[in-house]
Order: sequence, then structure tokens, then C-alpha cells
Amino acid sequence: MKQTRGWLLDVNVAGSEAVLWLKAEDGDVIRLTDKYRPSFYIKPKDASEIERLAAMLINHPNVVGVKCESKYASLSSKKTRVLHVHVDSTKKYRRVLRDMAEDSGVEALYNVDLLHVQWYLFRKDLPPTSKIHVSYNERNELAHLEVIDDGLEVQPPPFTSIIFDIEISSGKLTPDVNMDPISKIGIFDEHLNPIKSFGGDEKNLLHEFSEYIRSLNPDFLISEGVDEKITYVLERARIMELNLEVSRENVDFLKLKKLLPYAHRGRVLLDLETFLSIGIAGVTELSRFSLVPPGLAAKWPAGRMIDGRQCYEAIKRDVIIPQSRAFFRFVKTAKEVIFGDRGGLILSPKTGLHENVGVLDFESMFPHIIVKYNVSYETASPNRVRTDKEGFLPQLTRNHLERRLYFKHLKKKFPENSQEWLWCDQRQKALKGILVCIYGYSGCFANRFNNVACYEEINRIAREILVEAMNIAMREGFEVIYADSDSLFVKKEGACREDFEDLAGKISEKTGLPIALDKHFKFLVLLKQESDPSLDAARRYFGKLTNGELFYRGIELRRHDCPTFIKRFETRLMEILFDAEKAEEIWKTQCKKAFNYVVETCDLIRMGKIPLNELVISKSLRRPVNNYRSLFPHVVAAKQLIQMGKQLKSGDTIDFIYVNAEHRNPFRRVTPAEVLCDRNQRYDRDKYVEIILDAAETILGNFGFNRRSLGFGMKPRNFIEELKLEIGS
DNA sequence: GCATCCCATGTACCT
DNA sequence: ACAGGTACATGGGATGCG
Repeated sequence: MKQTRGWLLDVNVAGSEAVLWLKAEDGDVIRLTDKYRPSFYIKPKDASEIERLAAMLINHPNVVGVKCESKYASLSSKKTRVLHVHVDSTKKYRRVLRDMAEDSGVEALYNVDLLHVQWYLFRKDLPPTSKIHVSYNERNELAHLEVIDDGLEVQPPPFTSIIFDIEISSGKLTPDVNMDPISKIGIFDEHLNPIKSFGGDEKNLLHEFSEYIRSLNPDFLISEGVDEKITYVLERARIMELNLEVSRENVDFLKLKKLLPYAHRGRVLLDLETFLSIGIAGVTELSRFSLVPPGLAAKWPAGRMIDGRQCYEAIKRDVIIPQSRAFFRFVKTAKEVIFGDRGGLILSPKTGLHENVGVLDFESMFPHIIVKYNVSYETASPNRVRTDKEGFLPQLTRNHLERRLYFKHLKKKFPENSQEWLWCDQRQKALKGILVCIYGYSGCFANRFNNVACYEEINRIAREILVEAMNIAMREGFEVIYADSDSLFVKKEGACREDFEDLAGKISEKTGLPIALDKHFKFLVLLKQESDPSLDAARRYFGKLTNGELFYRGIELRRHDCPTFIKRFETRLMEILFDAEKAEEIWKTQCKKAFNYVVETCDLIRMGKIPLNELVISKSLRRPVNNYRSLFPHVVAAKQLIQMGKQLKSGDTIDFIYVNAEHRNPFRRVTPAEVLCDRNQRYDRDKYVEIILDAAETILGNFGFNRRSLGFGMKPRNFIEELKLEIGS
């Protein structure tokens, strides 16, 4: 019997076996196997059916065991008698389920709609990436496994990784794997500096890449769109009849019907984007939270991971897992919808220019409410929350809230941007994403435990607390100019930083929830709605902080689809506007300067001086191109690309510019950016002037700038001259 | 034939 | 399929006007 300590890198289940990949302390990677038998529960329609069902199941060729047990069939009901059915292999699992679902004596099936690997990890109480101590026999069959608590470690497990990218030589917009060879594979360090590249003859470079993987033996393979990249590499290797060293298993992938995930067993694929935002440390957090292997945890949506955790917690409480019904179960009248739940509270902003504004943010408000008030699926009913026993949701929220705050505060003890600082930040960021979604998911229709009263109760308390905070602020002589869910915008003549901090302290003391000064604005503009200036817009504002930085939310600049030229323009416009000591200066001198800058910029556009690449609008295609009902610009651009032979799928980014926005043929309005370079293309000057004026109105609308009253858009050319005269005088 | 209004559609942002 | 709510741009039909 051998013993080893290390970290669980990855797990998968196949047939009646679980495969565990262990990264040992000495750096070796060990493949272990363990027995796994799938199982599920049956709740009979009537207790008298139990014996008949049990007798029938015992004779089923794929059933290896049937036991009568007592379980909770929901979070709040009493225990009931259910049948626990063990199946011989994952291969026959669905078939047994189908057979049972058809039986008239069966009321419902439980523990059926998670992955086998999740059930395996639940049974072992084994979050992947955990530090473990294992003993195993000479055939590497697991005999004993013990989780070692390393929960407060800042450093992630010593998993290694490589970042790579491939270049394909192709005359087409989308390369054809059967025709187009890989011309180069580059390897990069964690700051994306190139450290190595393989080029030349394709067969040779693939072989070198394979040797490189063999020698470095990385645990994670990281690339932008990693699944597609790896698949391309493998398909090319298959064409060259080259067996690549991507997997740590001896798979002959030349014979595989489906490449992923079989061709990379033993190594974890990770998208570059995820790696850059939360790192291996953050992925570790997600994986341990959800008890889902790291490769899946890194790409699953938050709701699915929260579901995973909830199911795990439920199992620990002797609850069996109902199937996710994923459709609306409650009928509500319109009146109930309107008056029952109004979501978070938004106090309409006092629009316009403000000076000396403090923004106070509650720290993790919704998680704190769930924990403090014990709001949970089983504790909340309309008008009442039970507090006799810690709820299901509060417990799992508390553990991970504490964990996030631990790393968030520990981070400050390390020098900024040091390795430890970064690990803390990655961990807390990953947990933050989960925590925000726990609140949202509690009211989600797809949540199998969902109870509308729970979500509404969280919102009710949040509103109450925000109102209380507003009242405290007003009592202290502050004016509340805007509030949204968990943040409060307040101002007071002559208030300094400490005054805002004192207010935060008082609110914190009264409400029992942590709140702190998050931003201190020298100038702040809260916006009206673009579509209807008679309404104030929530979540749209911009300003200059006391440290001199610009800060903004919701405006064009924040949006990824906004052309870089517009972004630069809008930034510059704000800089000009706020280059002042007092608000009067803004009104007296800076407005005119800003107006002038708008006019100059419009002139530049009209003279055709803007490089095309700065005018590119970048939108993502959220569905297959043929599913669109309207011909939006990005859809038309996508259709053009498809005509030119590019393959597009939902999730792809479409870059285009306006070339003739008003053309009656939608296909003449825009051109995809990819075909601009070799054409002497002109951009639609009027359209881009319009876009600039939109941005200008966002920033300067409050200061009297309005294209209509100034005549823009009617006689643009002449009017610019007039405006110049007007401003000049 | 056009300007204008209004709604549906779709994307991205915010918390 | 799998956090919800909000703001905005766009297309395209309906409507009004000369």
C-alpha cells in the first residue's frame, strides 16, 4: 500500500469508475481510480407501492441494489419513505431512469439531474483542488482518502500551466481544418510576453509542441478559446497521423470519435480570459465552492455552480434533490407582481452638477442580509421569516462571505501587486461573483429550491435598510442626491472626507451592516434619461474624484461596443469640462471650451480625417445569425462575413463600421471591419457626427448643449461656422 | 415620399 | 437554460402631412 499527499487536480467518471488526478507534493502526477456506482431515489405515489417497486427493481438487469430509506423530499417537508436504487454503470443509468419514469406507481425521481462526477465528489465530501492524503494499492486503486484543511492558504496549489496560441495560414476568413495548416504555435508567460515559438514545417512544429508539453508537463493548458484551439491542433495532428502528448493518459486519440474532453484527460483546459481575471487561485475557489472539477467550474455559469453547492448542502441535511423543473410554477396577478416585489430600491437621482459628493457603499449588502436575517428558501414565507434554526441559504452564504472578506482584508497586508496580493485579489474576486449571484439566483425561475418569498424578503429588508441609511444621512445634515440598492450618494456644504467617514460609521452602527466611503467626488453629474429628458436616469453618471481621476458609470465610454474614437473624445470632453476648481468655473469657462472641442471634432470627422480602425463598432453575436428577426447593423455585417465564407456562431464578436447608415438596403449600411483594409473605404461622416453629438449630449446636455436648439443635424455645415462665431464672441 | 411616433428586439451595463 | 433589473440603439410598421 502506497501513501501520498498532494492536491486533487481533476476528476472524471466513466462507466463504473472514477478517475482522480493527483498533483503530489513532489510534483509527480498520479492517476488513481476508485469505484463509482450511480444511484437515484424514487418517491412512490403511495406507500403501498414501495414493495412492488422494490421487487420489480431487484429484477432489473442493471440494478445492483435497492434500499428503503427515510429522507426529506424537500427543504421544509417531513421525512418520507423512499427507495434508493443503485445502478451498475453510468452507461445504463439513463435507461433505468427511463424505465422507472414510465411506472405509474412512481411519483417522482430524485438525485437524477447532476453529473456523475458531482455525485461522486458529494459522497466523498471532496471539493476538487483540495489538499488530500491518499493511500492506494499497486494498481493505483484508491484505498483511503482524507481531505487536509488548507483553507486559509493564500498560495494556490502548485499546479503548473502553459499559455499558448496558434497561427493558421489560411486564405479564408474561417480556416478549414482539413486544408489549412498550423504555421506557428507561440508560448507566453503570465504577462503574455512571448517566451517560445514553434514554426516551420507543420508536422515538425506539432511534434515540437508535443515534446514541449511532455517536458514541462503542465497541469493547465491556457489559451484564448482554448477548446477550439486544442481541437484544431489535435485535428491537424490526426491528419498528419501524429499522436500528440496532450493527454496524460495513453489514449490513441487518432481513434477517438469525440476529441474533447477525452483527448486531454489529466490536464485541465482553461480560457485565457478566465485566467487573466481570476487566475488559478480564483478557479480553485470556484471549484471548491461548487464541488465541480476546475475545468468545468471555470466555464459554468454562476447559477449552475450555486445549484451544485446547494445540492451538496441539501444532501448533507438528508434532503434528496428534486429535478429542476425550470419553468414558472406560480401564477400571479398583475397587481401582485407590481406591489409584491419591487426589487431593490432606487431613489431617483437629483440630476445635474453636484460638488463634493460622497458615495457610501454597503459592503456585500445582500449576502449580509441573508445571513443576519436568516432569509432562506425554507425559512421565508410571506410576512414571516423563521429564525429558530440557521437556514440553508444563510449557512452556505455565511461561510463564503466570511471567506471572501478574509481574503479581501488580508490582501491589504501585502504590497500592492505582489504575488500574495494578487492571489488574495483573485480569490476574493471569484467569491464576490458567486455571492452576488446567490442573491439573484434565490429569485431565479430555474432554481430548483426557489421560493419567491425568500427573494422578496431579501429585497424588502434591503429597501428598509437603505431608507434607514437615508434618514440617518438627512438627520446628520447631508442631502441624499441618489441611492441605488446598496449605495448612497450624499453631499453637504464644506464636508470633508472624515465627515463622510463618520456618517458611514453611524449608519453601520445603526443598521448593523458594514458600509464605507467608496468614492469622494469633487464634481459629479447625474444624468437624465437619453430617450426622455423629463425622466431621471438611474445608473448613469460621471464625475471627477478628489484625487483627480475621472469616474463614470453607464455612459458610452463604459460600453465595449463603443468605437475608440468616441471613447477618446468623451474622455477628453470630461477632462476639459472638469478642469476647474469650482463649479462656477465649469459654467463660466469650461463649458465653452468643451463646446468648441465638440465642434472641432465634428469638423475632423466631416473632413474624413479619422482612421477607420478608430471607428469600428464591436458587438457580440448572441445567437445564430439566422435566428434574428431584425436586420441590426451587426447582424447585417455578420451576414456579409458569412457570404464571404466566414463561419460564425453565437458568442462571436462582429466588428463593423457605418459606411452609409441611411441606405435603404441594409446591406449597404455597414461593412465588416475585416474587409476594410484592402478597400479604399470611406466612413459615413454624418452618422459618426451623430454618434459624437450623442456622446456630447451625454456629457454637456446638462450644461445647455443640445444639437436641436443649436440647429445641429439640420444644416450641419453652416451651423458649425455659426456656432464657432457664437462661442468665440 | 417624407417625417415622426411607437413598439419589439437585442446588447451591454449595473448591482 | 440555469443571477435579475435597467438603459439605450436600432429596425420597421403605423400614422400623419403635403
